[in-house]
Amino acid sequence: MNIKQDLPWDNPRFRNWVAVARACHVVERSLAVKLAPLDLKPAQLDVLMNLYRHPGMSQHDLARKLLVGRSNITMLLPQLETRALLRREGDEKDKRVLRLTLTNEGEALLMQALKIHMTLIEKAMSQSTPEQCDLIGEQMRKIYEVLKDA
Amino acid sequence: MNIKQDLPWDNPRFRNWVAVARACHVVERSLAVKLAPLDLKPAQLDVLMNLYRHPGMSQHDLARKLLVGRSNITMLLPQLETRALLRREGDEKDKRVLRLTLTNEGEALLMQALKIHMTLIEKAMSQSTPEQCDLIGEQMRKIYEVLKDA
DNA sequence: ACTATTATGTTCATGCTTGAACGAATGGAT
DNA sequence: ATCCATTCGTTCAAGCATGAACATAATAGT
Repeated sequence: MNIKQDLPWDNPRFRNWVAVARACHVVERSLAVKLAPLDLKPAQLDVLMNLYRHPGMSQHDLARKLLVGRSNITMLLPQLETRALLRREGDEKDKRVLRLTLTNEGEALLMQALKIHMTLIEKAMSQSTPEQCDLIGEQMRKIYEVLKDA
Repeated sequence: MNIKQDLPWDNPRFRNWVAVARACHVVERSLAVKLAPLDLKPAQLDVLMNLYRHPGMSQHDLARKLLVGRSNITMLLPQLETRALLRREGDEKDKRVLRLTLTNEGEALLMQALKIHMTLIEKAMSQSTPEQCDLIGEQMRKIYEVLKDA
């Protein structure tokens, strides 16, 4: 079984995955550019989005949602906190955890950023019919489930 | 037009794109873990793959293929060159460009890495039928085309 | 031939992400 | 009650990627 007999670039699954990765790359890059006027990075937007949907989250939960390490959150939050976009308040019951909530300013900035983000995603995903789009999402969720702890 | 009336997480396109991004994230992470025994990073594997397919590439061409900056290539190559995985030779015609080629060692390591990479991608993409897989690739290539210079 | 513009690769400072090591707080076992 | 293990957040050093500024080489215009 010589791998050269079945090189990856001849394999449809491989070629198609490469396309997925490249699409992700350009979307991420484009988002960063379009978010720059708000002085917001994609990672920071992810934080705001999650806090909007789950007010009172702990940093640990936030890290798991974003698929990053806890230390990353620690480094990320002060920038947003000093800009008064979110609050960090110690939990009364468990003095280890910090509860995170958006401020009004944070929510307002989030809404601006979401318009930008939505416009970009619309541009990308409107290439597909709703049925195709749902199929893509479904398959990607399967991939995530299969690999999330691998 | 209040954005709150149509928040992203209620939008199928948005939710499905988030699934794509998360799938990319876990695949990339899993690949990094599985390549660690070869002392190879995903970015380095990308370099080897491209040099295998396009021997004699310049650093500029390589950067464009990988969607990264030229300086990134400059920082990336010495690690691989000192490991004797590739050669950098000045072009005779144009003394600015450096031509890149894999060594036999580089090719051998690439083959090992490709086995690992292929196994991972198979695991991910075998969640879909060949037709679904091709559809995904096709849509993702459209996205890339639409956004590549945006 | 001479100048201006463009192209290639490098250097450097910056910022992001990670993982290991740590301190503090909690909970469970005996 | 007292350990022991676990959890949460922080700190720190290391590795990467980026973009601006630079040096050198090639090319185009005159």
